Amino acid sequence: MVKNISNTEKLAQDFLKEASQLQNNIEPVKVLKARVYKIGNANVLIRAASEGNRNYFFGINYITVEEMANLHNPFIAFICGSIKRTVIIPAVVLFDNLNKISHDRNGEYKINISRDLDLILKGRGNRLNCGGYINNWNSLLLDTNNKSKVITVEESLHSIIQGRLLEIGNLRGFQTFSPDKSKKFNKKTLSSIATLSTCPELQFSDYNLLRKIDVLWFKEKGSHLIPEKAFEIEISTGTWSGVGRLSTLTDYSNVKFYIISDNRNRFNQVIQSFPVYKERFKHITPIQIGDLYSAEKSINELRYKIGL
DNA sequence: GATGACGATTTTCCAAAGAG
DNA sequence: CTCTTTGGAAAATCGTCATC
Repeated sequence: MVKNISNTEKLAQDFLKEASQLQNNIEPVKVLKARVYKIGNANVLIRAASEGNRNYFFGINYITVEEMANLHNPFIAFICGSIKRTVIIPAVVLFDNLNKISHDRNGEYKINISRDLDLILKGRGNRLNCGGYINNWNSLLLDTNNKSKVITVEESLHSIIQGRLLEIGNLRGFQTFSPDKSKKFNKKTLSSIATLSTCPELQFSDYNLLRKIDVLWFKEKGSHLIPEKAFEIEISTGTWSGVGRLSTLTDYSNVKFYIISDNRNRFNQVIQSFPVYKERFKHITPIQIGDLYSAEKSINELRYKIGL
């Protein structure tokens, strides 16, 4: 049986072959849904468009671009018909130009690259000059973020989910808190996204545990802050140390505990050790958080646009 | 066999050029 | 000057493949 390989899939394979000439440390990034590879210290999303008598077209979701832009040393490789015509653009550059690119109501951005390999932006004749990014293979080898410690995709995804949960909470009118103040999401620190700079002390919970919970939502009641939702994020390789922290909120019976994890089996396993509170835990996947974040943001935008 | 990611095509929109 | 044509850009919709 010969497996039928699509043209674009073949181009993506060509890309990996070419990349392996440069750098033999290549592996797929599994925790993300998109086709992302770790090439040396760079994280690269590979997309391909087949040759035709027109612009090169790529559909790409907002969530995907945002996730890429928040990784360590991220790039997006747009293969335009041939491996010799590849635009290797820093993900952050694309992310910063997203507001000049149209999208559908599902948040899917329409990436058009012209025949002379410039990124087409909104407005007549408006282009982002990509001359410097064409076949820019060497940029994958340079670690622009020249710090000794490399942030893993898992760590980045943890911060991304924290940032998204904080923003969703803010949009819904909650007071929000996260202990990881210096971590970043979309270039902003988590502490600047959260509305609370210090974790409120609660009468019936252990403050040392409470203030370490990944994300907390509170409701204002008079001068008091009432806990509403508590989130712990456990990406595959994590140690699941956070789950126990949530039980410090046991006495607040209205608070629901959410575990964001891509491993439902592990969740079921771990949760067995908390038989009494089992029904207070809910499992949510990182992809669901992305969908929710995207939807809440777009309805907020729509409300603003319509003025209702 | 339902769903979502990835690509591609079709339709709509709009402003500049052309005709009268 | 006004109405029509037209080509390219933007928006909307469609198709397919992999995955669960």
